Amino acid sequence: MKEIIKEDRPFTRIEVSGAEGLKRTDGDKYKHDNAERALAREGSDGTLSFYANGEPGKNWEDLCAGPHVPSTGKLKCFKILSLAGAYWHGDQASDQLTRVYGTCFADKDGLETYVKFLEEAEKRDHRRIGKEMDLYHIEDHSPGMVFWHPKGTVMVNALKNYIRGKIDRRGYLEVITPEILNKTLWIKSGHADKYNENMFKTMAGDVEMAVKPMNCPGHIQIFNTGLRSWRDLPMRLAEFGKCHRYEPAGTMHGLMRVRGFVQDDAHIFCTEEQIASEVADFCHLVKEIYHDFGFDDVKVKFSTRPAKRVGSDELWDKAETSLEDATKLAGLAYTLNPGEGAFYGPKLEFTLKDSLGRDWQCGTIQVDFNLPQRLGAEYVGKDNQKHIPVMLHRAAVGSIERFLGILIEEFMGDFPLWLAPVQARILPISEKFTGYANKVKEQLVNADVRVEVDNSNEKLGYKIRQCELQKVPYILIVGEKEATDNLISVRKRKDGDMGQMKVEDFIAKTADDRKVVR
RNA sequence: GCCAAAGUAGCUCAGCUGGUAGAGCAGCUGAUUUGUAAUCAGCCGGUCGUAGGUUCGAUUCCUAUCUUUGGCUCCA
Repeated sequence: MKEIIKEDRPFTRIEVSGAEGLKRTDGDKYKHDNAERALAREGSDGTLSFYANGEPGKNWEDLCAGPHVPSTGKLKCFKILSLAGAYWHGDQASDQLTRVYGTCFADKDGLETYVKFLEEAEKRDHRRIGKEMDLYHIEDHSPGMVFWHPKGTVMVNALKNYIRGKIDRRGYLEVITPEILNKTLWIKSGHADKYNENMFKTMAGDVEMAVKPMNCPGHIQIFNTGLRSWRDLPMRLAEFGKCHRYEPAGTMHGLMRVRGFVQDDAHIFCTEEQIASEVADFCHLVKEIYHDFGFDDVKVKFSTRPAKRVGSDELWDKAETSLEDATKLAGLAYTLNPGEGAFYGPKLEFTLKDSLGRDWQCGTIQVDFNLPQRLGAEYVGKDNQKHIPVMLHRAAVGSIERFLGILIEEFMGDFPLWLAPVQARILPISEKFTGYANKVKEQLVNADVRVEVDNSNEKLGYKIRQCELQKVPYILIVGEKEATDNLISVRKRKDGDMGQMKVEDFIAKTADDRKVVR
């Protein structure tokens, strides 16, 4: 490549008729295929273009729509990034070729900036930070499933409690349902038919069971335990439900794509008239939650009926129409995603953009006229007749695992105080002050501050360095002066020394930032 | 699932063409008793992913398998 760049060869465009172009690509099945695709494409004028890398007929030429830079000399700043297999035109049934990934910039600065960006992304990698901060691990005994360590568990619980705070005041009722259910239920729901290869199976004696991939059938079972009236609707059953899905090997990625995960799930049983307002309310909830974490760039996709589905076309028409009406009520702009809906209903998908500009699909709401019917959900209406409720499946952050992965990368481990696994660490100047340090700790623990004491036989500078590397938000230093006057010296991460204060003052000062439910 | 690469101490990595392994950090012990981003010394630590095979001998070569990484496909 360097030689060709040095020669500064011009790129020359050659335009030929379709027939001649096809002839030129003879002998190369991929080029020939591409030429045929180009001719078949909408807007094709029946000609094909080729570019010669230098002199036509002498140097390398290739089928390409263009445009190109004028000559090879313009391409000085390039870098080969990686090597990977890729399917021909993204089709799994087709051949697989080796693709070389590279990038090219107009100047050296541009390339350097980009390479720095890649390094920055690597520093944020939640798998790396998760290990450094001792949050979780994944091991060979259970690929794609997370072992949450004590510090990670603190974060999981903080996130759950935050979400509880959000949904409690919106009338959701939290439930807990079994993780393993008899296969007969999955046959009735349609999962055994449409979703079979993605479910973990297990036996209870000689009875076939399946580990739940979704929480919906379980919630319908709760709904079905009583005779429901129209007055009970909308009934919003929420669950931090642990689901398992047998994802193909090779698709797993840290916390972002796993086989076992907890959804912030809920199912809203309602009447057709209530769909629009319930969907609209959920849309507000999603935006509010994302906003709390600083994600304000949210995109919405509207996914319609897939090929593999249950239910009649009439029900799908009704479901898609009512979801569309709901987006109007919510004033929601969306892009259409045809054929990508769930097998039981159309859905809205909420995608947020992180600080590196990457998109993450988290929230979803789905309108379902099918499962309640299949699993026999009913309520008595104002007309004293039995009706089948509509079910709205919804999750705001989606999977707790994935959302925490996103947050780890977004904050680079530097979490808001309420989410931080350790909120403060007490550093005694020397072993002489461990007694006082423990006394301070007790006071803080009683005030629900997550705090530890560093009793190691190290100098203060070393201990502070450890705190900074582990992103501990507050450092509380205690020595001679503090022990005598019953004080602590507070150092805030990033901000530095905040001076001495009473423990009670520290508790009061941080109370607001420590509040989980907001 | 597909293509490619990788798997060595808790972590990050080294180990030439086959002769059973090293470093830094972490951990432990001792000295030091420390005032806002690394005090010094010593010690411990590995079935070289797993299972077969070739060989007098395998971390090294071969086969299978599991897992991970980068992509592809998929993600109800």
